Amino acid sequence: MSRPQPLSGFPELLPRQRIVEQQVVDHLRRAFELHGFANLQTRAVEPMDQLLRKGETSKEVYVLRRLQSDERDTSDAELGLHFDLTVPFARYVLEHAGKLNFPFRRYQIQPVWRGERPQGGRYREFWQADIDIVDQGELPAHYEVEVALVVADALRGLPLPKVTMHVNNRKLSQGFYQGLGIRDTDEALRIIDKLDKIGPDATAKLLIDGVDATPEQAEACLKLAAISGEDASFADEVRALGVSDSLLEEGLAELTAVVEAAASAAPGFVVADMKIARGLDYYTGTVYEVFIEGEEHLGSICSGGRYDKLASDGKNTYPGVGLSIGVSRLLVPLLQAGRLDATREVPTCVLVALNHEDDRPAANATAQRLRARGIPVQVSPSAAKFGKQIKFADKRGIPFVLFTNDEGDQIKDIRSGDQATVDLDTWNPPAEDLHPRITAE
RNA sequence: GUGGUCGUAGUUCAGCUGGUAGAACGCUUGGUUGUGGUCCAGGAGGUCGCGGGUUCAAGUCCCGUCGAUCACCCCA
Repeated sequence: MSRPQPLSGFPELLPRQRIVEQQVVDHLRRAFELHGFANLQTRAVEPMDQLLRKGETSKEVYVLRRLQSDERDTSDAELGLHFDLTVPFARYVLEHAGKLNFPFRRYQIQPVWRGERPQGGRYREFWQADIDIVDQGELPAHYEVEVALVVADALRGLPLPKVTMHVNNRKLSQGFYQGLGIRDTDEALRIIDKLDKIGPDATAKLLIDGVDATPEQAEACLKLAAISGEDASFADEVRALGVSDSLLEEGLAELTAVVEAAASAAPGFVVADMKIARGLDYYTGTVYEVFIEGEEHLGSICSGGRYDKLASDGKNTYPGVGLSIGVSRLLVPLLQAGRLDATREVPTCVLVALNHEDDRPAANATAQRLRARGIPVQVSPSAAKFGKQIKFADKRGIPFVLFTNDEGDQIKDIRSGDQATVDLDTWNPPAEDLHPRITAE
């Protein structure tokens, strides 16, 4: 009982890992803003009826309770921590609709909480980076293309393993099932979503038992789910299955648009994949899931879709489309495996060495001269032997140590050992050393 | 919530069929009288997750508990 133990599902990073996370988040933020998304923060808690509407009863919501609350005090009893950023956003849009301009696009990067059993890549507290575009009444389909491209843009340029976005359209699948004569297309979709896990035979059996499909219908559903492709030719394969339905045609057109746009804007990133279904039942059109190549067992590191009825006050509906990047799921496993790291564990670029404790005021002034030009500097903790002061910098990855002696101000690059007299008002570190950088494997 | 595995120094681990704890790395001191990284010599650091039981004796066996981890469920 001496040292506190970690809490499963609540990952905490070391400073050098946090540097990586921070830079990734900065990168995402810049990318979202380049596409015109405004930032938003919503409170951590939502009323339980907001969190649980749409029948999301299976969500493991953390409920808020005051420790000293008395049995009869129910004032906080109806609050829970949000488990994603989409539901709070829908609530926010309804609440502030009068002050927002539509179509409205926003990004949100915040922690969310789910009371599920944690394991690799699954946490009880984790960060999501979420983008959504909502409109009033009708949402043009081109936004379903746009959000995919924004995510492609945001993930590109990060030193990550190859990631691929798998896209489907619920209208396509459900239209197909409907055209086949299957009644409960929602349930059929949920069953198809399990295909990868339980295999085709078990899936067929579930379809026959669960939605009264005939063996032939189940077979057709599996054939559809098997179709995938990086270009519009997937649509021909679907049509070749011989099912005709207007909803199916709508879905085919929309999915084709996404795939074609992505193929030219971000080649190799998007693949049409008819077995993507998404368990969440509020999705109504395009659905997206992004996987890390070779790390598919982690599940999707970014997913979302179009939702037409999530935000509705009865009079007005605000259809939207959005994607959430699971920042923690994306980074924590890679950090723990050492596949991502930072060049140093502190922002400090230069350590000012001390000759004597009495020199501290002068050293502070020296440091301040460099800081004034944007160079992160700290002064040595003590006037220990120079070897120790260099070691202090080395252990933290600080690349430069500044000595002041008879020669003047000298900067030592402790990686190469090179030391040279410099002019403090003009000296600059190489651009790549000014701030810590992310290194991959 | 259900099931499997695991829990020994800061870290990674060893400890055979029970005989009151070890290595490597890290940390620290010195060799190196103010410029580190190599090398050498020393040093510190563990109520073996916690509680109970069996035994002359438990890190080792049994039970419980807590924690971690994997699979299921579900999802970012």
